[in-house]
Parts: sequence; structure tokens; C-alpha cells
Amino acid sequence: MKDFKKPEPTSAELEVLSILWERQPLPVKEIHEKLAEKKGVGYTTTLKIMQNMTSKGLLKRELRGKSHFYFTADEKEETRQNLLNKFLDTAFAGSASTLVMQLLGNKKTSLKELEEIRKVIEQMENDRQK
Amino acid sequence: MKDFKKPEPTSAELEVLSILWERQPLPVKEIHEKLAEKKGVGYTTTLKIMQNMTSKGLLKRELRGKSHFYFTADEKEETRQNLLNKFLDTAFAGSASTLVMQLLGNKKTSLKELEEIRKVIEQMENDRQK
DNA sequence: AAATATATACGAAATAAATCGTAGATGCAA
DNA sequence: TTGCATCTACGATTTATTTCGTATATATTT
Repeated sequence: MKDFKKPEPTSAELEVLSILWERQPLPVKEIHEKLAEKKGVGYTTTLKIMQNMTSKGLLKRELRGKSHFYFTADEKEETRQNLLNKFLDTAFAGSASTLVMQLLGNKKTSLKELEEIRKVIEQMENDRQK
Repeated sequence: MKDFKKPEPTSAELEVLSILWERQPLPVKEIHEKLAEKKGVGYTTTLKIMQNMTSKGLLKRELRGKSHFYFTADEKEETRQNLLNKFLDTAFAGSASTLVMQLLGNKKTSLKELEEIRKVIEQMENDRQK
């Protein structure tokens, strides 16, 4: 039940995390249903992944009635920051502006999002100024 | 030597790509030296990874003298876009603005980068307008 | 020419990740 | 109380990834 340094979530594990980031805690059953929408996978596979994640310290759980309800062990923001830092370094040589350019060049980013992002930037610039 | 759909690069493969994105083409020897700076790994390990990547269609190579010089099969931007799209979806539920907020909340993003990013945003907004 | 250095190819071992089958526990319903 | 449904635990298999040893070829040096 641990004693290691917390590992990066694997690809399958990240899918579980992202489901939990929407709503927590959840029983295996519900996680599995959402996971199965995407890829047809057996119930015990989902269960095993969540048990593994619990051993690794990525998830915690609590017994409610006869089933376990799982929740993330770390804050969403903290985990995302770690993932993002690593991604930034390996895929974009650490350049945030290059990443943003690539992100916004994507047709899928709506004008509405652009607007939102611009506000964030202005906010940041003000905060840093003083 | 292929016939598959091009797979996502694995973690070790992405490290190779990021080295090549800096300068191309390069012989195994140089890739290996840069790789070995980070993690102590044998020469044949690096070689094998690059041979695998070539089979998968991620790299191409050309014989120069007695050694092979490797280069990426796809455009840096295209590969990055694919990686970014997937990352955005799995780690940030597809929300570009959430990702940018997280990115800029990071202390490591300098004011200079913020400025640069703001310009990019304005540029994008103008382009979309008309 | 023999020894040394530099490369590649190939295959296999070691490790990690993902998947699932089967068994056992518990509760509920007939 | 028997049988069905729901969950969990455990172990095994499969597949993917990473790593490296050994063999071989070709130059280069002595």
C-alpha cells in the first residue's frame, strides 16, 4: 500500500482521473460505465486499474454500504500542473508561448475561448505588474 | 517497414523527437549523447528506439558515409498538434482556456512570455474577426 | 595484416501496462 | 435457504515498452 514516490499516471489512469475530476467520489460501477462508453473494456479491468491507482497513492477510497467510492488523492490543479510541466518540457521544449500559439492555431479553439483566454492574460499581466 | 496507422510516440520516442526538432538530421551517436545526458542508457538502446521509430514511420533516415542520419517523418507542428489535442482532451477536458490558466498560473512563465502570448492572442482575434 | 574503432542488425530479456477469468463474500429476493 | 445479483480480491495472460548483449561489417590505425 505504497512507500514509493508518487508515479505519473499512465494513459488509462489519466482517463480515470479525468472522470473523477468531473464528479467525486464515484463507485467503480459508474467509472466503468463512463470508461466503457469510450472503449469496450471489462468491468474487472476498470476495477483493477483503480485498485492499482489506490496502491500507487493516486486514489483513495471509502466504503459506503457494500461498495467502494473512489476519489482522487491529490488536487486536480496540482496533478494538472505536474502533467502540464512535463508535457511543456518534452513536447514544446519548455516554451509556453509556442504551446499557446499551437493551441490557438487549432481551428477548434472558438472565438469565445479566445476571448476568455485574453482576459486571463490581462489579469495575469496586471497581477505581475505591481 | 510499416503498413499500420501511425502510432503516438511513446515517452522515450518523444525525447528523441524533441532532440531532432532542435536540429536535423542527426546520426545515432549524437542523439545518444544528448539522451545520455539525461538518463544513463546504452548506445544500442538508443539505436533500437530509433530503428523502431523508423519502422513505425515516425522517423526516416539517409545513409551518409558509413552512418545513418535520422530525421522526423512529419512536421513538428503536425505532431505537436496531435499531442496537444490529445493532452487537452484527457488532462483538461478539452478546455483550452483552463489549460492556459493553469499554464500561466505557473510561476515559471515569465513576464516576457506573457507579453508574447498576449500578442499571439490579439493576432488571433483579429484574424478571426473578418 | 592484425588490432582497434565505429556502425548496424537482430534477438532476447526485463519491465511496465492493460486486460480479463475465476473465486469468494455479502446482501437480497423468491 | 437457496439462488441471483453485486462487488472485491487475486492471479494470470497478453501486449507494449525499454533495455541491452552479441554478432557482423567496414573502416582506420599501427
